[in-house]
Amino acid sequence: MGKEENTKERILEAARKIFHQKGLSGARMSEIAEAAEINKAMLHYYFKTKQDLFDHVFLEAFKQIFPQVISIVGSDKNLDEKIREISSFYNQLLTEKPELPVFVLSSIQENADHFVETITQNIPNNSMEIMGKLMMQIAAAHQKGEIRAIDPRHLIINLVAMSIFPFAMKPLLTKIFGMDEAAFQAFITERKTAVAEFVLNSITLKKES
Amino acid sequence: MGKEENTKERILEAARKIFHQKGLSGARMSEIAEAAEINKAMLHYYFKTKQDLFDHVFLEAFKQIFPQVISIVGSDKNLDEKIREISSFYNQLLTEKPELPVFVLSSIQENADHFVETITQNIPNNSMEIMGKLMMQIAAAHQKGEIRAIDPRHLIINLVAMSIFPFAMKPLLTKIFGMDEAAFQAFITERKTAVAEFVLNSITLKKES
DNA sequence: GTCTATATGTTGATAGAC
DNA sequence: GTCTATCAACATATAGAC
Repeated sequence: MGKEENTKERILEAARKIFHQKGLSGARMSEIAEAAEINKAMLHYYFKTKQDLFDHVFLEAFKQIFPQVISIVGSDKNLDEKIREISSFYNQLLTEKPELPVFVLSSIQENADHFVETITQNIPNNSMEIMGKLMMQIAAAHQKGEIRAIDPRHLIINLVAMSIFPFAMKPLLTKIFGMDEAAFQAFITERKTAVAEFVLNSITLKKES
Repeated sequence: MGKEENTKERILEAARKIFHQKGLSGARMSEIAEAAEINKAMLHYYFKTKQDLFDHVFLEAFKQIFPQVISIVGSDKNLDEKIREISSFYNQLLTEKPELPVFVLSSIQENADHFVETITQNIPNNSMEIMGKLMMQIAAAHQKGEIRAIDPRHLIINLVAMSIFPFAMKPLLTKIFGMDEAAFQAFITERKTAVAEFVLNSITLKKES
C-alpha cells in the first residue's frame, strides 16, 4: 500500500466538513477536492459518485448520534445514571461537532425515501424490546414511590431534545441571548448537569424533609 | 390588477412546499414552476432571482417559529400560563407544518453569514429586556416558595426543545418506536399537555399533603 | 402578465496519458 | 494512484414576441 489510506481519509475529512455544513445538494465536488488538496478525478476514483461519498458521510454521522442512546438505555444502569449519561454523552459529542444534528435531520428531510432504508438497517433491531425494558424499570421505580409514572417515550424524547437542541440552535441562541462564543460554551457546560437535574426534578417524587 | 395576486400566491405556495423540504440548493426553479403550474420565466418576473424567492420563504418561516415565543414570554401572564401556551403554540403550528424547524435551522447552518443579518433584523430588539423580566418573575415565584431557582435561559430552551424536537425527528421516531402516522399523531397530541406538565413538575416545589 | 426560445455558466463525471 | 482535459447535462436567468 502507498498513500491510498492517507488520501481516502483526507477526502473523507474534507467531505465531512463540507457536507455537514451544506448538505448533499449544497456541496460541490470541486470544493471538496480543493479542501482535500487533490483534484476532482481523485474523488471519483475513491468514491464512484457524489451520492456514494455522501452516503458514507451520512451513515458515519448517523451512527454517532442515535444508536448510542439506545445502547445506554438498554444498559443495566439505574435510571439516574442513564439520564446523566445520555445528557453527558451528547454534551461531549456536540461540543466538538455542533452541526451534526441539523446535518442528519435535514438530510433525512431532503430525501426521506432514500435514508429511511439506511436508517432501518442501522437501528438496533431490539430497540422495541429496550423500550419495553425501560418501561418496566420506570414502573418498578414508580411502584417503590421513587418517581412518578411517565411514558418512557416522552422521557427519552424530552431528554434527547434538551440535550441536542441547543446545538442545533447555536447561531440563533447567541443572537437572541446576546452571547459570544465563550458565553455559549459556558452555557453549554452548565447544561451538562442542568439538563439531567431538570429531568430528575421532574420525575422524582420528593419526600418531606 | 388581474390575476397577479393569484399567480404570486401560487408561486409562493409552490416555493414553500419545495424549499421547506429540499432547502435552497436542493430545490430547482423548474420544479417550483411546474408545481405552480406556470413556466420558469414567470418566476423571474415576480422574483428577480432564486435567492430572492428563497429569502421571502425563509423569512416567512422564521417569523412563524421564533418571535412568537418571545412575545408569549414577554406577556403579562403568570408562569404556568406562559409554559402551557408555548407548548400548545408549537404543537398546533408544527402539527400542520412539521418540516418548519429543520428547514429554518438547516438554512441558517448552510449560510450563516447571509441569514444572521436577516435574523438580527427580525428578532424583537427588546428580547434581552424580556429575558430580564422573566428572570424577575422566576425570582419572585422562587421567593414565595412556589418554584425552585432556575436560569430563565435554560427554562425556555428546555421548553422549546421539547416542543419542537419531536417534529424534527418525526421520520426517525416513527422508525425507532415503530409508529405509523396515526400513532405519531396520537403521541403528539399527548405531548401538548405532557410537555407543559413535565416542565411544571420540574420547577414546582411540592408542598406536603 | 404570460409565453417560447435561448444565452451563459456550472456541475458531476469520464477518458486517457503518465 | 494521480493528473489534465473535456464532455454532456442541467440550472439560472434573460430576450423578445404576444
